[in-house]
Amino acid sequence: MAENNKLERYNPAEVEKRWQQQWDAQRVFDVDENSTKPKYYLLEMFPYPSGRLHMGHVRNYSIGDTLARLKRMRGHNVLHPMGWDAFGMPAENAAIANKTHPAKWTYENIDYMRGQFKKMGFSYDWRRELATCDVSYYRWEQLVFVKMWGKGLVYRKNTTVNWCDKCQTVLANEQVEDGKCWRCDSEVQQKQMYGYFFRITDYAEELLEWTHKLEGWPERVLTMQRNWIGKSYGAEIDFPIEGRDDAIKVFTTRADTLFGSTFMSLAPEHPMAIELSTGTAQEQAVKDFVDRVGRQSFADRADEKQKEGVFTGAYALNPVNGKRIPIYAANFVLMDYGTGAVMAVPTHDQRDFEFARQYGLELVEVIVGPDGPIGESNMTEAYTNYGTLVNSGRFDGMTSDDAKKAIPAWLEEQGKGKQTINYRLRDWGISRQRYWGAPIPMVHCEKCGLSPVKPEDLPVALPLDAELPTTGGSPLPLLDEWVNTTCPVCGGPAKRETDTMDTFVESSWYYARYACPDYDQGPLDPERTNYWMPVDQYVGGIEHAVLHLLYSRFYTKVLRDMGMIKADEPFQNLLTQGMVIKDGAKMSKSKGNVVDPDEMVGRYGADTVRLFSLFAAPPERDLEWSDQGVEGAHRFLNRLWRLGLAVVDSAAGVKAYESGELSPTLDDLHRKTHETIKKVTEDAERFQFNTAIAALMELVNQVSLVEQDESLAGDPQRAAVLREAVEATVTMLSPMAPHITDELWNRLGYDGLLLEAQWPVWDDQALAKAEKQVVFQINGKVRGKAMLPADADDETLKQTALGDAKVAKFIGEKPVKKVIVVQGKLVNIVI
RNA sequence: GCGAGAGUGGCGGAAUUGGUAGACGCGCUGGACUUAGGAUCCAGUCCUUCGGGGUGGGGGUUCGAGUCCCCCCUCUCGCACCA
Repeated sequence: MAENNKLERYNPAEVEKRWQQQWDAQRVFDVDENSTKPKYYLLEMFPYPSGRLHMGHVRNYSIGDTLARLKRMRGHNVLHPMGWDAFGMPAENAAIANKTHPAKWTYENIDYMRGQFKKMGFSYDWRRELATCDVSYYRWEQLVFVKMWGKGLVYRKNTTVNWCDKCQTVLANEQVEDGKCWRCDSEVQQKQMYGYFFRITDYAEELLEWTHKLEGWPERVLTMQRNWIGKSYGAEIDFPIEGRDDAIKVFTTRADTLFGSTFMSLAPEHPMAIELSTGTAQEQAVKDFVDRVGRQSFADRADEKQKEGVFTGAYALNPVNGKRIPIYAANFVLMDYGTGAVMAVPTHDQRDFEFARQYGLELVEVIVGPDGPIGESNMTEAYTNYGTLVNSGRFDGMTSDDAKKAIPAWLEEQGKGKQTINYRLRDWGISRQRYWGAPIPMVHCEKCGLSPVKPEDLPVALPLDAELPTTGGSPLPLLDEWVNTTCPVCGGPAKRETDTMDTFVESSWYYARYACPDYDQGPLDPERTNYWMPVDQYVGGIEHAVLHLLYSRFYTKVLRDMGMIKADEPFQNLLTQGMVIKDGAKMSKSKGNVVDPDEMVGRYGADTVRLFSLFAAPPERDLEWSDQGVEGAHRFLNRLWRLGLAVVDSAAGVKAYESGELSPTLDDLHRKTHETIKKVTEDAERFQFNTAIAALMELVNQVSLVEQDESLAGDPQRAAVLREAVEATVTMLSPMAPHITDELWNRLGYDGLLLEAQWPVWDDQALAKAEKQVVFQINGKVRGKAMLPADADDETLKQTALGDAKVAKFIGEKPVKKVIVVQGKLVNIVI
């Protein structure tokens, strides 16, 4: 339709601001538990308040917000909260660099980012906002810590830990990636230190079991967690040490090869390595070796392809045949796994084979495959397959499978070993030698030792008047006034623990606290928590597959076992969204390919940015940022705006189409409207926002054609059908682009907000077509098409196909062998 | 090495149970309107010798394969001396 009078231009800045104020004023995002609707808890991983949002955040939260709004429109009582993962290193670094305080820096960032969230139009219940650095939050974490101490779920030990020198702190195993610090990427070293540990290994079995029940999680994440937990079935076997009363315990998954064990290998950190060599000629050699290997970083040691070791001077006795075997310390044995000692079977383990060849150690073949014995001297590599036992005394002739049970059972009768299960998972080291974290509520007393702070004396508030040393360390040990306290047991002088907790502890339970952020009687208000938990849909990055997502699962189970929560698992369904990339690489300052959300929102408005980030790729996949693609999304909204206003104009006072005869063009649009409702509804349920948006674009394209069709000028149903189409479009687009749609909805004559409107329902009758296109194939290739009545029977379809001119041309003189008819779709003629 | 996932136009990506490959968008080409347009609207846009041929390569199942099966190649991610 010609634009005779100037239509008002789409001005996102003005429209978006106005509607954000409306939503705020009407408090439409507030929710409580008093609802008859089914509850739905939608949560996105909360951000670290780094300063400003990046595109990855925008994508994550746009996906989440679309789901939250959609679920609400579809009749759920939706909890959708936001908060801040506010403790952590960057605040300390920034504070030193800017000569400010981490608290000031953090809270200023929070204020700025909250503003950015509001400008995006995200539907958060801001009454529930929390920041983990608030005492009102971490005080409850300290209480849980003290209770965990009471239950033996926390302990302190002196052990080898991962140390990041740049961050000046210890890291958990999960926080070391490829031998490097997960935050700053610098090489991680091994260091002997005291630290607190959460006994996550107590829950290894349950954590593993539930990975088979979390049907709403991506298989990828579950597999990663299973591998991380690393359950393996095997045996623990005691090897007595020659000339001593004690024994060295080994773990093996191949007890069937026990008779072939001709030496033993210890991890360099194994306490026996030094002890056994003391006083022997090997003493100095072992010390040198342990010292040298021990100083190598994780990564360096893993890179070491060369098997290397040193004889300790001592011998062990193979418990099954009394064979005297030398004990070595070896660089490839991990103290972390099993018992730190390995029964070496060079014939059937490749590492042991290489080691044996290097040091001239004995080989005894005890497993024979279908091709018969290889012969020790012929072996060029270890035979690691299962087979039949030989040279194994009473077990000769047994299969590996049977022997793996029979040998440990036999050992157990004699008290020399047993079948066992080993996990790769280690306890979670939560001590951080940092300032900006929740203080660990423990006290050191010279008389009484280590005691937890009494619950009634909590919280142990982090002193905020600290000045950060420029060296990068924690100021806490220097704060005498804070450190000096009294012993909770004897009342005498004592010192506070100066380690703080890993920030992953805070993020391990924030989701539950959102149910009751104001509760002051304990960590969680049982009633509200159990109403909302578990989270129905969690949305976040894959990078937390074994960090946050494993810790949270553990912590939920701990809280459950303390009676604080009923849920077994925190997150029912998990959506892991892909990264935002530009020019083929993840956006980063160093690559110079960063797109700033503020700038984009300033230029195009939040609706455009949201729409593009949903349209450009399905959620789980990486999204390639494209400035031209953003333009495209913006064009679409402009188009919708113009058509919307045109319909507002021409269909004022007209109701959306309900019934009555329609001319063919209008009937097509009416049908398209209902097809689109069906498609968008189904796609959105499956999180396929990209195709949902594509469907809406198609509908808008068709509206545009009808709107311009002058032959319909006098059609009495024109306005009603156009209104129906535009209303459906606006309603269904509103979860993705909430501002422009509320504005158009309002101009279409509705007072309320789309968030509170009814999601459209498609009419199956409207979908029915009188005629359907049927495809004619010959040998599977399309040779013709025709419009036929939708209810035409198979025989009619067949005859029409055979009668088709093009089809006849292709058949020619050849005999028709077979005809396949698919109702209402195609006819395939085989010749 | 082990495990998981993915290979479709110039690009991002569609194709829900095997049934018209390339929806939608970007880009590009042409046109309309216009003083002008990087606004808007319309048309076209996989290749083609016009017979056909096309979803990383090769084989198979089927009336019919992007989709199912087997082999191979490439890429991404995770784990990586786990005894």
